[in-house]
Amino acid sequence: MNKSKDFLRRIVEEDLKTGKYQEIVTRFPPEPNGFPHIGHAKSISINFGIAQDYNGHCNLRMDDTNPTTEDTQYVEALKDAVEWLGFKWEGDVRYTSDYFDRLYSYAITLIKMGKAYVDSLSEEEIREYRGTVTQAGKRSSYANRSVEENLDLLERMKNGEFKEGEHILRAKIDMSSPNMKMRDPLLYRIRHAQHFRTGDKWAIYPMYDFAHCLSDYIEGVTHSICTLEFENNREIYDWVLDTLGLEPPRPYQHEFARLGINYTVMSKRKLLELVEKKVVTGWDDPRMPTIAGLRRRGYTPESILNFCESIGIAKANSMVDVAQLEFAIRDDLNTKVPRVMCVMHPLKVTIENYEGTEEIEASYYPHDVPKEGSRKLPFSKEIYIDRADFSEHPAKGYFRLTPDQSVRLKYAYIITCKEIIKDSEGNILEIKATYHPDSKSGEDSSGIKVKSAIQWVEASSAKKVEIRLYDRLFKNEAPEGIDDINPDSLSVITNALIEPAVITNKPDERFQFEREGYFYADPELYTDDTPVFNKIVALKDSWGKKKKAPNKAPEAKKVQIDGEVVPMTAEEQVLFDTYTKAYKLNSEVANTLARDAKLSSFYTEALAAYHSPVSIANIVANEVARELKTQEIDALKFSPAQIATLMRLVDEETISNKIAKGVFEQMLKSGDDPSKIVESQGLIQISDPAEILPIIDEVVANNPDNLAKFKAGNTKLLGFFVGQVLKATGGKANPKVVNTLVAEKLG
RNA sequence: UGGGGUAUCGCCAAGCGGUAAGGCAACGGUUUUUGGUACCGUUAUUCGGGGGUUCGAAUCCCUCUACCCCAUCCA
Repeated sequence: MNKSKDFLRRIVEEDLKTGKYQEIVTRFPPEPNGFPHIGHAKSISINFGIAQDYNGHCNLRMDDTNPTTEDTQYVEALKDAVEWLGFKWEGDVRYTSDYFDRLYSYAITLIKMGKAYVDSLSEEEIREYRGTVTQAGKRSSYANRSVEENLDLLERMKNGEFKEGEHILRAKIDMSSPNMKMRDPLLYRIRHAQHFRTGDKWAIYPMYDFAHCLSDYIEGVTHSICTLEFENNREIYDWVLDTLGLEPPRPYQHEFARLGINYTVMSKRKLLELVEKKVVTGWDDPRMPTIAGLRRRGYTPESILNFCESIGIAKANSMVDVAQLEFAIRDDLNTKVPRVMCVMHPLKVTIENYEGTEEIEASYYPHDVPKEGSRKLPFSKEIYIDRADFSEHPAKGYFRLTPDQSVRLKYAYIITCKEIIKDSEGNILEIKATYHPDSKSGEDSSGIKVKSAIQWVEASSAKKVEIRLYDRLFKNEAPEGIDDINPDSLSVITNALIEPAVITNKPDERFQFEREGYFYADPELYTDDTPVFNKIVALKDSWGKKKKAPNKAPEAKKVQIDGEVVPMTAEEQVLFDTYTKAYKLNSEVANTLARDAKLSSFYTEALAAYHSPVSIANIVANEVARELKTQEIDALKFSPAQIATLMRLVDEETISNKIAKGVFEQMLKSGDDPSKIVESQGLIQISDPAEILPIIDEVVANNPDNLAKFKAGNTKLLGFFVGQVLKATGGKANPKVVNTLVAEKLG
């Protein structure tokens, strides 16, 4: 039961283990400028979930730094969503605007450090000066203003002495940074707007990159978890916190992939468009992927949380299949919800040989749901069944009522069709049937076998209900916008019939309508006089699926075209030639070495200490190359000469290649001499079969299952046995010898 | 185009040099008074492509390709 942890939890565990933090603090930091959707639910589930798992806590913070877009109605929606999902935030709801004073004083500190300045370029100029992704930007001449002038200007900006756009506070970082975000990012802009909390107290508002990291810090957040598009912002996040030299511990940012679900849209802009153009009835339209929509549709908090858990957390952009969400709600409701009978498309059935009335006891739950509860179903000679449950000319495999096939009315009797009443156009109006008195559910002695039991309602007692059937909002898997809307995403059935107990007893708000799906009494529209139910999700329907022709077009495998490789320079070519000709390196290794100045110089030095061109080339082009990717030669703890020594040990077969890699790992950290490591840890390899054989016997004896599999032809398992033997010897056994020995033993 | 990311089954996703987890979907079957549920089984000789290192590579190295993000005084 070793459930694998996601990468965030792994980071958290590591940080706890190393003592980086004593307690984990996360936060869910939405901007209150729209309704939360299921993507927010993922973020909520991650942030609150991690805090919960590691006995920390999670704050709810409104990132309210842009007064022109934000509003208190959204903070209510956000709070509501978190609570509905069942989480409790630590203390009060936080607001970035609570920190405006402190943020302002941090800005002053930055100015005093010479790390921030007031720029007075126009918006267009700022854009121009920023350069492009391929060209460096240039710094504004205002960057030379004195500390005093900057301080004065900022103060006056704050006091509202300037118009919007006249001045702006920027960090002084690097106008030629390859990361566009680092080209003197904007810290504060002038905004003469009413803030929904601070009113007109402020004329300047901090930007995200300045406010977010500091708000995290102020709250003592340890893990600042956000989505992938903020990866480029991480550098500023660190810059602000480091430059200010704040007292540790400080938070670190980690990014995960935002949630995408097919057949819907998730961006605030597109969602807003749906609402504004009245494609949907509002933010809580049951077809919307908003929390409010899902909730109104009938989704439970548990189902959404389960869904979030099931999709995992990773860094690959992905598009989750709606089927996975649908599974989550079915799975949740299956064990919770009463089963009742509702006839969507009523077809009258008159049971000619039945007289009088009776009440039939029926359990709300099937045998496999361990819940108690039942109701009485009225029964008489006039009932309704669903039109789909009768077929005059049935397709093959049809289990329901036909002129030749009897069917059971669930909980009640078996009926047989006697006559079909049609109108002049041939539409079926009514079925005349007979019932089998000795076939009553639970006391059936008729001996009649039927293929299915269908739902029904008694005519005089049934209640008329409105049913709203929802389908996916968009017809495309990856919709662009309103053009892709599914015109049939909503269909309303106004005269469905439901058994009376649902309305009069109200056993629940969510039901399974037998053989149809899960339904929810609409919290806005439902009244006892005009009941309205939303279809949450259909039951799985293997009959409906079977009827549809399978349409599968096999996809052609994509052909991959190789791009062109940059040619070598003259010097590189010379190196390459000596490597391949004089040293007899294979061209791939030679290529790697020749093209990288750091590697070739390292290689040359190592070679001077011990001339074994091929083996040294291999370790330099592989293992050493990995280290040199992230650091310079000078920063390395090991020397070329030590690498040479290491390879001498391998060449002389004192140690195996496998051990060499282990030794190398240690050299990385300690800088110790390889021969010293080998000696002190007794890593000299074991090549004597007499020593190895008993271990092989033991491993084979301990793994009878795998031995059987191997004998059955699973030759991959050879590697398994070799691995086990190596493990048993602490990696010291000579793998080549082990390989041949194991092969002999098993072969 | 410079930088930052990501590629494992139809869709998610584990895996971190030694037997390619799991879930959804799909497909068979058993049980069933829901064509539901539950249960059992099938579904990756292969990890974006190509090379290399290694006894052994999804995992390390090189290289190519595809996709996402960054040039809002949004977050």
